[in-house]
Amino acid sequence: MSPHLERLKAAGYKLTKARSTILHVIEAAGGHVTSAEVLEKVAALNPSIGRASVFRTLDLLTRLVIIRPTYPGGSTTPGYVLMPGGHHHHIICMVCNRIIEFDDCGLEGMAAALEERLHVRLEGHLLEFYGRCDRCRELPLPGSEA
Amino acid sequence: MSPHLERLKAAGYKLTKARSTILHVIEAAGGHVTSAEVLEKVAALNPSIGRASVFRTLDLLTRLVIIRPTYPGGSTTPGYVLMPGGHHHHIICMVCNRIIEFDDCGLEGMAAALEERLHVRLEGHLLEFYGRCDRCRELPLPGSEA
DNA sequence: AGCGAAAATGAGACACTGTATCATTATAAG
DNA sequence: CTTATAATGATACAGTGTCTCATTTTCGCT
Repeated sequence: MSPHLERLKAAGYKLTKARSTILHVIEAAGGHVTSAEVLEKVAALNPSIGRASVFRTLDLLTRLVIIRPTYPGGSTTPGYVLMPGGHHHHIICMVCNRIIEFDDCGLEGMAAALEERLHVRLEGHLLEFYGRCDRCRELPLPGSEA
Repeated sequence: MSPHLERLKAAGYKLTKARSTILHVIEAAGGHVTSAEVLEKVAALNPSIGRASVFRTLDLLTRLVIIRPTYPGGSTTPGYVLMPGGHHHHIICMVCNRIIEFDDCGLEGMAAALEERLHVRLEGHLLEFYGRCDRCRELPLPGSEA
């Protein structure tokens, strides 16, 4: 069983067909999906799962910091990223919308310092850099020509 | 004139009534707004500005890394944060959805290292921590009781 | 195993956010 | 002032995400 499903159970939620299917779809996609992709692939795997459950589950996974919504491009449909261990880091190319993931380090120290200074309890973080990837770095920003 | 408007002009975009009104609304709100709030406040200031222009401008400001969409709560309407200097850092309380901003440091070094290692050009970043604020740290996550 | 309380589901109607089109207007350069 | 061109506003539209509620499923307990 996926460790994410175990976290669901540990948090007191029931393990259902819908939830395991949805989580499987996200994991099979490599951790980067849009809600539209999840809807489509879940329907392909099991047409009896309703839309409402998909959105409810995305909400639930977000609250548990198992996934987190992010915006590849402008104000369109959000994407979701898996946050293994509660954190994730990537670069979004603002020209071609490609996502480049990278491993990170130093933020655990920053998190601990913030917890102490601000008296908060932190469970995860998402770090996004915006820029232009190696293939697009010489091109103008999209919209500059518009 | 707001430095953000100057950046628009420097990037080759025209300075229009709609754009300056929308940017003014975001700045007056302290840098944290939802699209619904922008629509409402812009309509109050100048009813002749159409919805389409508001969304178009939010897209444009996002591409220029002047603002950046983020999700305070679950998968509902996105919020937008002003990114002064192209970067922003905050903590989102997952119980009460309060946003706690904090100043940051070390990431410029990480950005420079990534630019060299991955041959990318970075223009901004957003760092979000998820957790529970000082007022909510003893409470369960929302939905745990559901 | 089987029972039962309670959570979770699926169906479908609904509200709303965001998009596309296109004629009209405003910007800014010369 | 003139003119090319970007940007606008209105409207209709598409799609995402929400809500309700009867029905089903999970899972602790015996």
